[in-house]
Amino acid sequence: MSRGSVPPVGPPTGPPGDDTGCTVLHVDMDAFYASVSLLTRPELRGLPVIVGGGGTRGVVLSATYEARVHGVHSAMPMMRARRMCPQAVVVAPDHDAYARASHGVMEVFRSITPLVEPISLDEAFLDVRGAARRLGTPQQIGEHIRATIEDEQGITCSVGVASTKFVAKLASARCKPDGLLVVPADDVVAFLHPLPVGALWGVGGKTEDVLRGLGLHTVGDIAHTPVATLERALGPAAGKHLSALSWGRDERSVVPHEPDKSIGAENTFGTDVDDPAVIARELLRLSERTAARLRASEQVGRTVSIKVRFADFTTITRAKTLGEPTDVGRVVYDTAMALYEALGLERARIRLVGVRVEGISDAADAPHQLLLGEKEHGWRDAEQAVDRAARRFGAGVVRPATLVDPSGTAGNPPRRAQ
DNA sequence: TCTGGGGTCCTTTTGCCC
DNA sequence: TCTGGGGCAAAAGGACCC
Repeated sequence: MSRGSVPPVGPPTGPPGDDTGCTVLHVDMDAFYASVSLLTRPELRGLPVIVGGGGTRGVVLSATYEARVHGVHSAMPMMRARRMCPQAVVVAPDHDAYARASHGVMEVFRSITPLVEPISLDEAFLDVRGAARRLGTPQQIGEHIRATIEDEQGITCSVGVASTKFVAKLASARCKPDGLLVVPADDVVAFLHPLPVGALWGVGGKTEDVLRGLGLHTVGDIAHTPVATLERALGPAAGKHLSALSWGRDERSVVPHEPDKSIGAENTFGTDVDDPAVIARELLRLSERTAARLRASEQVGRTVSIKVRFADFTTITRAKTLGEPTDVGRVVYDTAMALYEALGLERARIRLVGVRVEGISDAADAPHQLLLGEKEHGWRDAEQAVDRAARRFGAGVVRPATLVDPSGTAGNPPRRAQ
């Protein structure tokens, strides 16, 4: 834990190690997917375990710390991970279990404060400003959360406590696994400046290269570089942003739920595909899935976009904005198909296709000028009937005929109705 | 070493209207 | 009528995050 020897700028001054004004918590589960998977496989505790897709083209979703010491990390291609750590046990992901565990931890957060901003299944920001009277200092609240989650969910987490989101996030990363770190307001600059530039949120591999080209290696280096230089190298938005972050300035507040901006689905084929019929069938499946999710969330979208990734990994997108927003799978599919056909690809080898709907709004306040007898109306009714059947009998019981595979072998990946 | 799937945000280009 | 340019929205690409 870091300690602040100088009183903070704000109101009441506390003792050293002071969390006064540090009302933002970032809570991050340790090796979440792996930890949850171990709950049902306790015999694997203490062993290197990798969670990842079974296919030939998967990546590592998560790995236990025993596997990480061998260099395995998430997003690494499975093939490579297995080579690095052949003794590791590979387990398939169990998304239902992750969703349940996630729900459990989010409930713990919401019992502390309504100001919870989930970032993903396994991490969230909390603004605990209003919880002090009831639950104590931010640090005490953090320890309470850690104990509760370990107790109720059987997994550990790390908590960063700071005055801004971004410093809280770096703090939780710094004390991982199973730790808690307070960065007092007065210590922020000293905490940040020795860190490598890649630690900053928004600095990935490419930006790191650019910064290295400028001779900038640490956050302190960025802080002492004129904003104009950063803007020239990285663009105005990123330049200003990084400069602010390097001094610990981060105005973003904790916001409970941001509405979705887009909803989509994509699939990487087990092996590259050049058969237009297979592509079309996949676009249909992805369109149906996307539209079903729109309907389930009572939303509609105005723009349909497709993504095509070729065998050499180059990727293109094409988009079309509709006259009025939709949640109808058939409309999404027809648009996606038209976009695909307009590419004029002649048996190109394709690795991935995706469908996405953007410009999302609530179905309730969408302009809805369905005329009687309009073709779309029929599709919408049919799809809503399918939704009802799916709710009663399970997803996949009713599907377009072209997606029903009599042999159970075609399709990519094969999915059986039943 | 051969790269998932879900997203967000930013930048640049393009087409349109006035 | 031609041209320039501002303003805008859509499209396309790319970087990044978990």
